[in-house]
Amino acid sequence: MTTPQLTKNQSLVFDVLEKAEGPLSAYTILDKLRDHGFRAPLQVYRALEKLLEYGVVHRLESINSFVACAHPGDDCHSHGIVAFAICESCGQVMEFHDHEVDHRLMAWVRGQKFKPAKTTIEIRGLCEACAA
Amino acid sequence: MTTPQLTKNQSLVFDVLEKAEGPLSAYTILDKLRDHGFRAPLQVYRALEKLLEYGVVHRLESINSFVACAHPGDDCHSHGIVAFAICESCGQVMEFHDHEVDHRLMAWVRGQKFKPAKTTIEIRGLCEACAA
DNA sequence: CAATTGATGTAATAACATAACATATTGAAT
DNA sequence: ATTCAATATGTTATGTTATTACATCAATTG
Repeated sequence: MTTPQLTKNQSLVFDVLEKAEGPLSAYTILDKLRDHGFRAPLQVYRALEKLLEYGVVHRLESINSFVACAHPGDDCHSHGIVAFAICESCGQVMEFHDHEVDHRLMAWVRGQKFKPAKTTIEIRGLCEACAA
Repeated sequence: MTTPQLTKNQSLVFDVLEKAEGPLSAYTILDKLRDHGFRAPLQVYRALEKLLEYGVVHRLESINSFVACAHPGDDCHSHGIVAFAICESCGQVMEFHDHEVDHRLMAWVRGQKFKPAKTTIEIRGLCEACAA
């Protein structure tokens, strides 16, 4: 999918995520956008919904947060499954794509006649700096 | 880890999960246990915390729910990473263990000098029956 | 210009999770 | 058996995350 022109709210939310050091919760985004006229969670959630659809933002299910995709200009949907390593201390997130992992997971679900829609791989732990 | 004798509340919560067709939210469990004296969410969350620790229950991060481990009598912690296929229509959950997937994910994080603590792999989609 | 579509604004509420504090139970050491 | 510590439990309140419902606005198009 090619990313269409972002609307005002979508741009505001995306900019906040891009400038952030790590993932942010929807309510943290809301707070950062109060000066720009945001008043309600839905303004954030609606923008996020589109940004997720366009593949420029990821949702981290295990920490209820959102992060800008690490591949600027790229369409993340074309990379297959994305795995995330999330530092529980500093919040830093690393992205990873591995075709063999994709392949094995998809081979398994195919064997089960299961139709996959969305796959989440999230590894929580400590990054190099925080583990030291 | 060997599973110790469960306490009263832990047993009640575990029994509810075992008898359930699929994953349940903490509040659904609470409702099912009101007749047994449960009044507050914390009673459920505290029992779940222990059951997760013992490896007899899994938390499904992407749907904020909990499910009894599919390997009765077994200690799930010894199987390495568990992958789940979750049917978004009927709620049915399948468990899967694959050493190659583990290995590749762990090789990657090791290369990043990242210290993994807990890994989540969840595939949402439609099971065979629901996809038909 | 009406009609449709997509975006936005606002209030209320639902759903998920934890903090703080009190009490009770259990089990080991004396 | 009694004391002590550790664990489990009960209760209230609150914090956090997400959605429903409804109204309005703006751009596009027939």
